[in-house]
Amino acid sequence: MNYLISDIENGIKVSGLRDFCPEHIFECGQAFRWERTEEGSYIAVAKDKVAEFLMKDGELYVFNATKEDFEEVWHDYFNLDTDYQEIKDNLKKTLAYSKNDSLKEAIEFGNGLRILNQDHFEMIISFIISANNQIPRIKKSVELLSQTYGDFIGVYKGKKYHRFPSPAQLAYQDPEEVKEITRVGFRHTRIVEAARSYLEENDKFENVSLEELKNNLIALPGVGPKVMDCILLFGYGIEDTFPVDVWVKRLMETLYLDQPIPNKKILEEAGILFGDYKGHAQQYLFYYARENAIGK
DNA sequence: AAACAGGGGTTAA
DNA sequence: TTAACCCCTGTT
Repeated sequence: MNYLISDIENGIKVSGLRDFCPEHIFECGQAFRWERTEEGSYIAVAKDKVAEFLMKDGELYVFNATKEDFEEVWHDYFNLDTDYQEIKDNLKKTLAYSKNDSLKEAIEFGNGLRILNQDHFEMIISFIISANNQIPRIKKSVELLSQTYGDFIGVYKGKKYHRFPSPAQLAYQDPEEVKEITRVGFRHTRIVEAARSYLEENDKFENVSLEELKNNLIALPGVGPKVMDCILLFGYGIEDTFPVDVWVKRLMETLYLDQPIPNKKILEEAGILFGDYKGHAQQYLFYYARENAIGK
């Protein structure tokens, strides 16, 4: 995507962005290291950077960031080389799109939503924490984990920020201590063991075929089908995957199948309905269904 | 004020 | 297939 960066006080202004809405990007359930401010901007952490994002009059204001930060970190984080016009055009050709207006409405509702390109290890640990859990609590645990074990980044607006812990920073912690500090509950041994596996058997998780990656991810403690699909979609950029949580199950039953269906069958149906871009369809629909309490 | 219900994937039985 | 895992929030 072509855009123009100009300097402003304490940051930059990015002009010419298309399909970019911070609210939809952060609130849609794919990321945990962000907070909404009173002004409706979003402060987010990625790698060793903290920045504040505000969309105003079609331009993106990024505070606490330089042009170099944007080009080196945020461009990739937001997947700015991905053309969402093309993705939306492809979704319009699907069976689901012609079946009823739900996908059309979901895309309009979530317009400007982008699937992020987040760190592999951070996604593995974050989505293990997400199991049987809720977003505010997941965010709290991820924050405590970072504060306690991650490298200090700096202070922004009076708050201290830390990187997400590295595999080595997590792998040899006492699980009981992790539990006490981070409020992850019964997931404490899972995250420490997963960190150790990722560290000691790193070649199982990087530069391997998709088939092998899936086998190795699902073998990690705390990683089942849903968590694996989230890691693949939000970390590894696999668009052809379809995480089924309670909301997706409900919306599939309510909007497309008209009856209760086991999860395994939902995956088959999703392939038929949404084709190769099912990850994007899932994200638009999940956000739309959750914000509008569809199926509840 | 204290008790209780609701929410939510994976795992071991 | 089903119960247990844990913590936070909101309601009674």
